Amino acid sequence: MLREIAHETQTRAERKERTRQRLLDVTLRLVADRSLASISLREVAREAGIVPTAFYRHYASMDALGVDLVDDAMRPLRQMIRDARRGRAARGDIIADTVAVLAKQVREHPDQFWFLTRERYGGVAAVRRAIATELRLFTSELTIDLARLTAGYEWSTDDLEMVAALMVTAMLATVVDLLESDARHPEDVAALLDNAERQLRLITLGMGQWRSKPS
Amino acid sequence: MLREIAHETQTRAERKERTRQRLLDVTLRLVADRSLASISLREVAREAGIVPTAFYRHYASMDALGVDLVDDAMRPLRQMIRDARRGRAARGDIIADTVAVLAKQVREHPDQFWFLTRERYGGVAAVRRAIATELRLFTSELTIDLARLTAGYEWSTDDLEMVAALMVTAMLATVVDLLESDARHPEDVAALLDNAERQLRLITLGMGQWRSKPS
DNA sequence: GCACTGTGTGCACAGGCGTACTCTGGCTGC
DNA sequence: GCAGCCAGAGTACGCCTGTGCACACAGTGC
Repeated sequence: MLREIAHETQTRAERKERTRQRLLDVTLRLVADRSLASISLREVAREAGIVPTAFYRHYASMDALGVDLVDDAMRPLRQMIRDARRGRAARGDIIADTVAVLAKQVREHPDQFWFLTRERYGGVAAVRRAIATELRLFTSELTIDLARLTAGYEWSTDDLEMVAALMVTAMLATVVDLLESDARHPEDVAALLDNAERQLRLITLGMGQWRSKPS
Repeated sequence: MLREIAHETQTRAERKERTRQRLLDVTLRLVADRSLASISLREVAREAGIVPTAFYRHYASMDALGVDLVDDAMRPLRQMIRDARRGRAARGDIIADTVAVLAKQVREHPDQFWFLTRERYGGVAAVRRAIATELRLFTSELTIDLARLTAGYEWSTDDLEMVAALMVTAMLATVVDLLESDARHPEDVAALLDNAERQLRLITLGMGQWRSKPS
C-alpha cells in the first residue's frame, strides 16, 4: 500500500477486467470485416498484448468470447429500445422517431452491428443461438407494444406476433443497408431511412385493414 | 479410339467438368454447417479425391470457388421465380402459390439456401457481392411484376421498389425460419408458411391504402 | 503416329495454429 | 509480514495450412 510509485498500481481484479475488456474490444475490431470463425485465438491475444496461453485465463475458447461479445454488442440495441420508448412517450411521430434512433445507434456502433449481422447466421453455433435469443426477446417486446396500441381492435396474439416479426425483419434489413452505405455512400443514408419509414407506414396501413380470424 | 476397354474412357473436358462439379458439391456439403471462410482448400480437395495442388487447375482460390457456388445455388432460386410466375398465369392464389413454391425449393435444396443465408453477410467479400447482385436482380424483377399489377393506380417507381424490397426481405426471413425448423421441428413448417402468407397479405392490404406522393 | 497439352501426383517448405507444461512476480487475505 | 494465489510469460509440441516445383501419362490435333 505504501508504494504506488510508477506502474500505476491497480487491484488484481481491475487488471483482469481491463485485459478482458481489451480482448473483447480487439475481437470486435477484428470482426468488423471478417467472420468470427476466421479469427484465431493467437491473433486476438497478439492484438491485446498478451501471450496466447494467457487467453485461457479469461475464456475457454474463442467461441466463449464470442458469446460474451454478443452481450456487449446487444447493449446499444437495448439502449435503442429504451430510447425509442422514451420517444414514444414524448408523443412525437413514433415511426420517424424509431427509425431515427435506429440510425443513430447504427452510426455510433457500426462494429457491433456488423458483428451481429455477420454472426447471426455465421459459423459459430453458440454465438448464433445467443443472437437468436436476444432477437426473440426484441420481437416479443414489440409484440407487447403492439398489443397495447391495438387494444380494442380484436387482434389475436398470433397476428400481433406476425406483424412484430415483419417489423423487426424490416428494421434489421435497414440496419444492413445502413451499414453498407455508411461505409461508401454516406449521401444516401437519408434515402434509406425514408425507405424504412415508408415500409413501416405501409405495414401500419395494412394493420388498419386487417381483421384477425376469430380463433 | 479402338480401346475403350475398362476405365470408361471420357474426353478430357468431361473429366475436368466432373472434377469441377465434385469440388462444388463437396464444398456445398461442407458449407452446410460452417462458414466458407473456415473451410480449407486442402479439405475440399481431400473430400473431392484430388491432391491439394490439383485444386488450382480449377480455381485460383477458395474465394473463386465460392463465387461459382453462388451461381450454382442461385439456380434453384431462379427456377423458383419461373415457377411462381407460371403459377400466377394459372390464376390461382398468387401469395399462397408463391409461398408454397418457396417452401418446396427450400425443402429440396436446403444446403444451397444455408450457403446463401450464411454467406450473404459472411466473411468472403467476393461471395457477398455476388449474392447481393443476385438478390438485387430478384427484387427488381418483383418490382416489374408489381408495376404490372398496380398499373393505373399511380404508384411511383420508388414506392414499388420499397414494397418489393419489403416482400423480398420477408421471404428471406421465412427461408431462414424454414431452414431452422426443417432440421428440428418439421411439425411447425405449416405454421411458418401461414405466417409468411399473412405477412404478404398484410403488405398487400397496406398497398390498397397507399397513395404515392406526387413526385 | 507423334508431338503437345493439361489434369492430376508427390514431395517439400515455411509458417500459423491450439494447447500443455513450467515458471515468475506482484497483489491479497490472514 | 508472510504464505498463497493467479495473470501472464516462455517454451515446446504436433498438426494443418497454402503453395512452389518437377514429374507422369492419358486424351487431342495434326
